[in-house]
Amino acid sequence: MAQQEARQRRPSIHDVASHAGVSAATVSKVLAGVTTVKPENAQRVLNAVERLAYRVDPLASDMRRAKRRIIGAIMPEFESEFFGQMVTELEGLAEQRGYTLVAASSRESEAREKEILARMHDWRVAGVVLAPVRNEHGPAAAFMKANGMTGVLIDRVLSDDAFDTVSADSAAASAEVARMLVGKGHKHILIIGLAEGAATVRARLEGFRTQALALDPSIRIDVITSEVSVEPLRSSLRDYFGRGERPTAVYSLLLKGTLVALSEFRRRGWHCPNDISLVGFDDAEWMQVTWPAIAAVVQPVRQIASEAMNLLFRRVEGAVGPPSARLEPCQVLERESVGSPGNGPHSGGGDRQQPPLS
Amino acid sequence: MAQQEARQRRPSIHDVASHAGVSAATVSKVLAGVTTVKPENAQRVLNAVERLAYRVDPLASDMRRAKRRIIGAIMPEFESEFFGQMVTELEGLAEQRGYTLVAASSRESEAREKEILARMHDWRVAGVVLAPVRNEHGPAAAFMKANGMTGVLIDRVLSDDAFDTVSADSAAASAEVARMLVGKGHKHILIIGLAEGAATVRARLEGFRTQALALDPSIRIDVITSEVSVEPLRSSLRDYFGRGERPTAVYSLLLKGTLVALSEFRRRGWHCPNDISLVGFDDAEWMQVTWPAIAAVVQPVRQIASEAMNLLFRRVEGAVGPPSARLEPCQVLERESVGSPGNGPHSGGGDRQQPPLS
DNA sequence: CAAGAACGAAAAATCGATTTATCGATTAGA
DNA sequence: TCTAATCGATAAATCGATTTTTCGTTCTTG
Repeated sequence: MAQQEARQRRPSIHDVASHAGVSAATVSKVLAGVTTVKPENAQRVLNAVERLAYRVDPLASDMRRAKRRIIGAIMPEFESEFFGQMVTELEGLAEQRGYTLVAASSRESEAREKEILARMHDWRVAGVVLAPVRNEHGPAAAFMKANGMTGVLIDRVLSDDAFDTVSADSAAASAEVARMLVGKGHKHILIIGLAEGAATVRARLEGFRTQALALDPSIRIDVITSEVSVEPLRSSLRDYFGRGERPTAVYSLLLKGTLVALSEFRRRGWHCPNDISLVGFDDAEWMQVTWPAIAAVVQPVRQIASEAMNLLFRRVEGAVGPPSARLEPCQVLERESVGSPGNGPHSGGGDRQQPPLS
Repeated sequence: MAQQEARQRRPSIHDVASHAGVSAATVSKVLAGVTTVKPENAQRVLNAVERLAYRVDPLASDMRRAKRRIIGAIMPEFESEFFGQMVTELEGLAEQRGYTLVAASSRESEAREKEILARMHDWRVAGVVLAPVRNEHGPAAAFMKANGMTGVLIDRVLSDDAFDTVSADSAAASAEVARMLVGKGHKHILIIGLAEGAATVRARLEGFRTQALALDPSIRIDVITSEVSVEPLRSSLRDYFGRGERPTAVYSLLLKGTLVALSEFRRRGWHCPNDISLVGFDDAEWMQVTWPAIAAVVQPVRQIASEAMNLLFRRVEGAVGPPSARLEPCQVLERESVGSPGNGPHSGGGDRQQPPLS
């Protein structure tokens, strides 16, 4: 009976101590690598650890520290490749340093974002990687500030007066997209986006506009945005085309917009790039297998994750000084969805007529 | 100075106790909803909690329980829509019950899977939702068994002698795909898949084969699988078509296979459904905006997640009895990528010729 | 050779809660 | 009126580690 219980209960540090014939404090020191332990005793501890298959309980171990070896990660969603990769990267990086990553999805809600943050504060996490729903001025960042939490803001941020920030260099990437499209002769371009309140989306917009106008002041740039959800954007786009607007290229500032644009093209029977060109911010695996392959801006997920974790741990270890605002360079992939305007007839003839062998 | 420290340090249960003029035990009882506390004292505790903005430290709170209010979730990856949604659902479900979900990615490695599990065991999680890399017979499930952990296996599993399992009804869905394809007159069908060792992939294969042969014994079914990674599958497929094989439809048993098939079609200039039909297991958002839209089997993510959590918490609360093996029904979406064989010419004419307005 | 420094390890305090044992006061019963 | 039962609350033990304090020994050193 007692045997069974003993088999169920995991060995504690005291079990190791008594097996090794030393005190719990000594065991703790050996495991922590403190050198003031006699080699002989250290060996006995190690043997006991081995024999009992003892492992430190991270929960109990964290009890006595102010900063626990837990890192919180808050993403707007888990469903997209971008944030999925981001969590994977962050998890690996935290693990490397002996920390546990607790990831949570704010589901695109600022209210939920703040609740999650409060819960992470309850856990007394050592630090937080926050990808805010909107931008760095939301209630979540305010909460972190008010409670003296250490953290890094990523993705939908530009800079902050309290936290380090890391994001893709949206403006530079958008300028490159502008060079690409203007270079191919486009003179009427539509930009679609969501949540213009997000600083990064605005940066993407301005980065494009500035570069495009610099290259060709006569260029016409239309902008359609929707503040909240995808559906208004969809109907705005439908209306826009419905009243006869015919831009020769569309630049979507985010993935959902790319999907909306594609489905609208479908509805109208338009093909890329003959009828219209398309470039989207954010790449996805499927974009290179569809026909045509969709041109996209690739965000440097690994660099963002790694830089964010570096900055975070620097702060966790007590670094002071003004917050830094990092921008990581993107890569623009020019694929088949981009062509020159008027290259193909606006009606008739499928994309089939181009040699597809790649 | 002391003031500042006090402002930094979060209030503990003792701070609340002294503010309310009662003992810590009483505070604990009030917060736990024990009724043997005088209403007057309960009110004073509640007031103190309010004034100090006190919140229970979940870490300390969990110290004294054998099963902590933490649920572990292990997924093969976070990058796909399926597992992204799964984690989101599981997180919400755990949260509803006052538990914290700690998710980890095994990155399609059984070794890593076991390591993660060992770490979760260190945390003494109350339960684990494991989506194994291969199947229910891997080292991870064995570890759980050996250490008496409670858990539920999902997705790439059929049934187990120790744990409850929940997965999509792959066989039934595949049979429905078979009915669809055979019903449209296909007599030569190629099935592509990965990791045939995974029980579910085999179930998908057999579910399809059985139904297809029952409907038309003369049907020809070719199968191409690759044990490990995607690349061998890609080259096998290339060889297969290269030596002149011309099935009229392809059924991919998993998402990665669908992508491989599409890119191979691209390379050869084939269009769906005129040149070849395509159906894939696993749906994705992009599949309805591409041209053609890709027919797919939709897995019931929410039902799987919810059923898994129900079963898990039943076990956490001590339920005994033989493990159950649940299969949740899928939905088959017939989209444009599926047509009748010979419907369009095998060479010439794009999919453009079909009215796309949907 | 005695006082002090250095060393190694054990004892005890600590982290922040929960739970059990204990205790005093009030009420009930004989 | 005295003992027993009940009620409410406190003190103390507990969870499993870490860290500080204390305490013998041994080694220096004047």
